[in-house]
Amino acid sequence: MARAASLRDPDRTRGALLEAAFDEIYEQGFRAASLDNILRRTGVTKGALYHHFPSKSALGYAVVDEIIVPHAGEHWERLIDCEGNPVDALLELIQEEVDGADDHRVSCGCPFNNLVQEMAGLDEGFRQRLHRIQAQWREAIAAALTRGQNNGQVRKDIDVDETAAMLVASYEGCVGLAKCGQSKELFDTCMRGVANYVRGLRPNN
Amino acid sequence: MARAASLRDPDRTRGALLEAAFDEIYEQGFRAASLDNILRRTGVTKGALYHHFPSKSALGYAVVDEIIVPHAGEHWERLIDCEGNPVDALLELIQEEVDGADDHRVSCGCPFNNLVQEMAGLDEGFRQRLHRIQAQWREAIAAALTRGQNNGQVRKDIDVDETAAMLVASYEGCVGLAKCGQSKELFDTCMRGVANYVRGLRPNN
DNA sequence: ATTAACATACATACCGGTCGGTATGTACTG
DNA sequence: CAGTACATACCGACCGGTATGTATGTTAAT
Repeated sequence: MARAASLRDPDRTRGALLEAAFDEIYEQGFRAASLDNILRRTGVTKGALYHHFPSKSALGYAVVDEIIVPHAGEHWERLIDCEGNPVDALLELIQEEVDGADDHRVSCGCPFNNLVQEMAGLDEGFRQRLHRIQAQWREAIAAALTRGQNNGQVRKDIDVDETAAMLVASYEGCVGLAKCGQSKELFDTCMRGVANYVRGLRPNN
Repeated sequence: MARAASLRDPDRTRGALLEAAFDEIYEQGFRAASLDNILRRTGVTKGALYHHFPSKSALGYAVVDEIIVPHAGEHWERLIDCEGNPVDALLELIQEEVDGADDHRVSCGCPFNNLVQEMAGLDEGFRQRLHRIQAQWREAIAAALTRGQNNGQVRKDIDVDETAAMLVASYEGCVGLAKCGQSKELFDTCMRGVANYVRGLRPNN
């Protein structure tokens, strides 16, 4: 039961730390993220932080587990639940990403992908968590495509796993291009390319 | 004129610093790259380093200008010079990347893309240099595709800029997926997806 | 003999993490 | 109900280590 804020509210403190840590990591990367900055953002002290998390790594892992994973899950769960044409569902998802991308997003990129690029080669704890997210994305897309193939909504000559991997890669790549160009327009152009690729998954055509 | 090593060989010293800096930055990222490590790798002293480069940033910029740019240029220059079918040229380029990818590459990713992800949102000096590389890639591909359209080797209903952006994004994304999964197999699968996308650029079909 | 090319020692700042201590809430007990 | 005992939550100074960058001395080449 979530109580209102009292002088002592450990859940709230912990939650505030997670959110501030997410922001700091998003903007600075994990290794450059400063615990002092996170404390400054929250008004929490170092003692409190180390009461809730045994180390900086543990804080980072918790950010992945409790913020990034649930957020990523929202997307692929919708893709799984969707009962309509998976091509349409993918196009909708793409359109939402385009519409939802603001300057901050263009400048900072994808929180998930940022962590992958920075930490996957260096830290197994991060790598395994992030790999799981990525795999679930691919599996959700592949499953949707397979369903589409069985329903005659998707070309039967494509390899669904290959296509799913390609789609995830393209999306992350688009975010990267946009970050490099600091350009929403470039992001839109690139995402139009992805959308056309998705449209090409329809049969006959 | 490259002289043999004498006791004093500033060009050689400078070159060694650049190469070691590239390796260190490739493996650790720019901000986590340690000057002391670079000095250890080369046997050069701090005074010598700061004789050749006024700051860590300047060293990083020089790595981009003098190592990454020329290396990137090799690829797109070949794409421009190529007089055959641009689709075939792209497929060749893709195959070479697949063949040339070893464990170290899978683990560390693409040096260019790593820098983009880390620095593009934080440092204009890096961002502009990297954006220039990326733009030249896209321009080279777009030009090749336009030529292909005029020669009837490429579908006329595609937007070449959009497709070029999509291709660069997909490639960088593939490297990212592979890094996240620490899996050459995933890289190959993903790149097969890119190759099939490229094959889809051929007319009629 | 100048000056470029180094070497060495140091300055300064920030990092993650620790530690002794305090304040607050809770549960048991007489 | 009062009082004690304990656990949880939190505080903030401090530590060792490492980072970039600097100041100054020394050596080799033209």
